[in-house]
Amino acid sequence: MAHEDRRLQVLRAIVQDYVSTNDPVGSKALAARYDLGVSPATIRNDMAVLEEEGYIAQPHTSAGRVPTDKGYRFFVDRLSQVKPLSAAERRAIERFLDGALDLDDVLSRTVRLLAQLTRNVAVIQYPTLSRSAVRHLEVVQLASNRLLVVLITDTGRVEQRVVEIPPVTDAPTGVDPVAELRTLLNGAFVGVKLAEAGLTVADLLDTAPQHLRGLVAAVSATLVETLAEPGEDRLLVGGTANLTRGGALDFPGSLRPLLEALEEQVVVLRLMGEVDPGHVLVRIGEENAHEGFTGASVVSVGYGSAGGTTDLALGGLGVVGPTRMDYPGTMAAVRAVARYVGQLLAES
Amino acid sequence: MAHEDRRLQVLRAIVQDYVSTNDPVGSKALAARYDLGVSPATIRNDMAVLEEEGYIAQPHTSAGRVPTDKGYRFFVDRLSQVKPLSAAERRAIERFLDGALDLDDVLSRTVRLLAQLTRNVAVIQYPTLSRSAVRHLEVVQLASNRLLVVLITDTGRVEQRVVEIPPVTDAPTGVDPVAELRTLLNGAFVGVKLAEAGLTVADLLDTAPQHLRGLVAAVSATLVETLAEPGEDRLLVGGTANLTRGGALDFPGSLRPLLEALEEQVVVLRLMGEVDPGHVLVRIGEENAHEGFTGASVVSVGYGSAGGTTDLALGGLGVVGPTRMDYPGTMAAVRAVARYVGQLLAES
DNA sequence: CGCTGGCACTCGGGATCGGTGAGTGCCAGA
DNA sequence: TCTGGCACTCACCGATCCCGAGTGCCAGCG
Repeated sequence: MAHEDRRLQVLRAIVQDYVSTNDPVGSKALAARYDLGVSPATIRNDMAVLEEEGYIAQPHTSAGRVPTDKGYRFFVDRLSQVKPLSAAERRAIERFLDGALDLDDVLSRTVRLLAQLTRNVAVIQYPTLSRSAVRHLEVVQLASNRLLVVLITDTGRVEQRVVEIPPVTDAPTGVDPVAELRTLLNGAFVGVKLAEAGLTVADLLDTAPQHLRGLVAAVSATLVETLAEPGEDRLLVGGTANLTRGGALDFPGSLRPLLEALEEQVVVLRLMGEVDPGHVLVRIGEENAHEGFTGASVVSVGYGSAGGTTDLALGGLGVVGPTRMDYPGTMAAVRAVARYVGQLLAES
Repeated sequence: MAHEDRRLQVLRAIVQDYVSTNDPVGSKALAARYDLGVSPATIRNDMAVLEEEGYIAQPHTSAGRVPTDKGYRFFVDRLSQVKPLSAAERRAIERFLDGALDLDDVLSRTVRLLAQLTRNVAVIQYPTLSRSAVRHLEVVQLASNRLLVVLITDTGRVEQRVVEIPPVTDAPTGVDPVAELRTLLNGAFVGVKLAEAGLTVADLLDTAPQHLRGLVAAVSATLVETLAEPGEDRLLVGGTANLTRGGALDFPGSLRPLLEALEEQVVVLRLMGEVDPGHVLVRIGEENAHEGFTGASVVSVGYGSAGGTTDLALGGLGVVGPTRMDYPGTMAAVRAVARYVGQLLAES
């Protein structure tokens, strides 16, 4: 019915106005700025209903209305239309990301780019090891009983570990067991998804020449450990200075808990949640269920399947900002950047 | 003379009191808390002289005195005695840093540790490439015209680059030119300080077998480029949440410029200045000569020469905080952590 | 000669207090 | 069902006042 419909127009207008002005918005201002075709009095009635239903609230009696988390949620789900990126923005993305040298570089540029585009804090997760494949395994002998093992994935991520090895006793003379090991490992692992590395390890332990089994066992053990490490999901954060935009207005308590959470990688990883490529996830205020994230929203998406198919993501990236944020714009930026990063990683 | 001497006691007391209470300190409070053996009236006279000389200032007429940058400088240079770390702190350092897996891990733990010990922002620079030596060079063929070159230094730093190579035409049949290249490069470079890599490159270009020269040239060029990159000095920052301690009291303007500077790696690198191992450098307020660092001090030191000799540092680490900071404690923490990190990197 | 207690003075910060105006809810009429 | 009108409510702002910490100066004392 037309009645209900207008009420939603009003809600949308409130969100838009509040996001852009950061002032509680009153009925008169709404009537003046948004062509709703009715008088302030009518709008007041609608607002009363919206407040009743929990979509907006008054900071105090004689002030205008402010969207609640529920209001933003409704706006994001039902009222916002996708806002395409401007040509300038598209160009910025390309200019910023092209010419990156290696993975670290790609990720740190991405984070800076996203922070700049959205004027908020940006966050990106390193490509998950277990969903990457082995590009190369390198073995360097540090001492008679210590090897340095370097794992390079197809996404360009590099991990290194020092491995204690048992002495090699029964090696055929004249060959370097480390060189043998290197060849063996690369033969077995290159191209293998790390999630399936367990199988390969088992295979290898059976088929490896007797005198190398000790080495293979030691190296494999470290490899599997590395994959299992809970902290292996590293994170890059940028644009924290943007938290101070709008003075202390946006984050009422203080920036403290937010800054702390951003340094506590685990927290952020949990907040980004299960990210799918192509599907932008928005968590608003209390939905984040983390003290200190009251007043903050997280917009995240997975990157890494160039096709935008339903593959699992290599990792997530996203933006953290005040609930009072430009959702359509942020979502568009996040989506576009993720797509571009996915391409970059796929082709490198 | 005893006169002059007491005045310095007063200055010291003012600094200590102000650092611990964050309130401008008055003559009465000083007399009560510090056993100076004279009455408030006398202290007032001394304070008048100190103010005259520019060591302290009054925020406004009817308030106590606050140290100026010059006052802090004098305190650091002449009045503070070294404060040894507590046993608990020593233990914390060991507990925190032992068990680090690789270089990234060492650095990120260090930064967290230092932030926690000093309750301020901590900063650490990756070991400078040019002062490291080559531990291993790895070459992987990605495509017929593209190689992945991985450089591993003795400090555990790993850099990778993709190199476009010319086609190899006149290779002897039956051998893999990439394997040859790998052996050649490692033979030539392992153990060489990267600062001297230029010489080795020149040598190699002369002595390498004809059919490999194209490859060697391409790889060497990339190597030299990597070293020359101005941005190669990466930086890790932690503990930014500590900036919000003491509300907005410490950093009058806002956190904004500071947070921005901390993300702008170049700025911080410049602020840390030329770091020597074993010699803690303190820059106070305006001495940093960077807008936004008014009210901030930087305490930095080089790490990486285990012996504490006059060798060049591998990199710098330090702390950024309000000028109103516990200098003796911070300097002790910075020095101790740097020494420990130096050891860790040397033995790995 | 340097230290001390006393004293008048200054001035920032907090508390108090109307006035103002934006914004609301309600109601009667079109 | 919308609209204009009207009484009411408060947050905010500025003015005013008071209080007390802190100062500078001075005369006296050991």
